[in-house]
Amino acid sequence: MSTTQMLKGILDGCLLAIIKNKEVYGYELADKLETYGFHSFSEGTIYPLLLRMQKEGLVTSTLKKSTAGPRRKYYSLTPKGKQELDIFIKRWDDLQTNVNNVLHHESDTTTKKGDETIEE
Amino acid sequence: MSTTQMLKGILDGCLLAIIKNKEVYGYELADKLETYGFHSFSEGTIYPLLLRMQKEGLVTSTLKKSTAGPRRKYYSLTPKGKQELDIFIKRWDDLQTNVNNVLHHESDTTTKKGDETIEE
DNA sequence: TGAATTACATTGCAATACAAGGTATTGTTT
DNA sequence: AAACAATACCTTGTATTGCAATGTAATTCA
Repeated sequence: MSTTQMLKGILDGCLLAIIKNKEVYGYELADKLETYGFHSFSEGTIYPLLLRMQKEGLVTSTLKKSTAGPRRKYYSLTPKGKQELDIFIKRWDDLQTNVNNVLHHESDTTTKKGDETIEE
Repeated sequence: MSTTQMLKGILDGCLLAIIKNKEVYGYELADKLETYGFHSFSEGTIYPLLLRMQKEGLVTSTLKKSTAGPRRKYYSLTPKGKQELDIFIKRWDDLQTNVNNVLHHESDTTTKKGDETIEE
C-alpha cells in the first residue's frame, strides 16, 4: 500500500483538468501539481503520460520558444479530452462516494447473507 | 484511464475497513463491496490481496466450518492492520483533498515563474 | 570554454486489478 | 451411489502505470 499506487489512473484526470484551465507545458506541471498539494512528480511520470494522452487524441501540443532554455511543448485539450475529463470526474465522484461509504462503514449491515441460501 | 486503475492501492484499505468492522471471509467480501457501491470484484483480485495482507501481518485468519460448502477462512485485523488502516485513511483524505483541489481548480493562476513566452 | 538551469524523452522495474482456470467440500437431484 | 450445483478458496499470466535513472538539447552566465 503506497501513495504511488493510489495515484494510478487518477493522475491523468488531474492533468486533463489542469490543461483545460490553461495551456501548460510539461515541465510546468510538476510545479503546478505541487501547489495543489501533491508531492512533486517525476518527469518520468509526466512526460510518458502526456505522450500517451496525445496519442489517444486527448490533447494537442505546440512548441514555443522560451526566453531561457529549450523550446516548451504546450498542451491543450481536444474536445475528446474534455469528454474524457467529464467521464473521469464522474468516475472519481463515484469512487469517492463508495470509498467513503466503506471507511465510515454506514454500519446498517442490512446484508442478507444467510448461510442456507438456496437459490434456483 | 479506467475504473480498475483508479482502484489501485485503494482496495486494500477498503478491505481493512470492512474487516475491522466484523470478521468476514473472502468470498463474502465481493458481495459486501457491492453493497457499498463497487462493482463486484473478481476473486482473482480479492484472494491474492488477502494473502498478501496476511503475509504482511495486517490480518489473521481462522478456518470455520460452513453449513453449506467448504470451510470459510475468516479474517480479522491485527493491531498492525489497524495502524495501516489509519495510515490509509489519512492518505486517502489527502488524496481526496488534492484531487478535488485540482478538479475545482480553486486556484489563483499566479504564474510564479514570471517569464514571457515568445511565439515562434 | 565549462557549468548551471531549463525542458523534453526513453528504458526498465515494481505494484496490482483481474480474467481464466483449477481444487475441494457440502447438499440436492437422479 | 453417481452426478450435478453451489459454495469457497487458490494460482498463473497479462496489462497498466507511476517512477527512478539516464540521456539529450537549448539557453544563460561566469
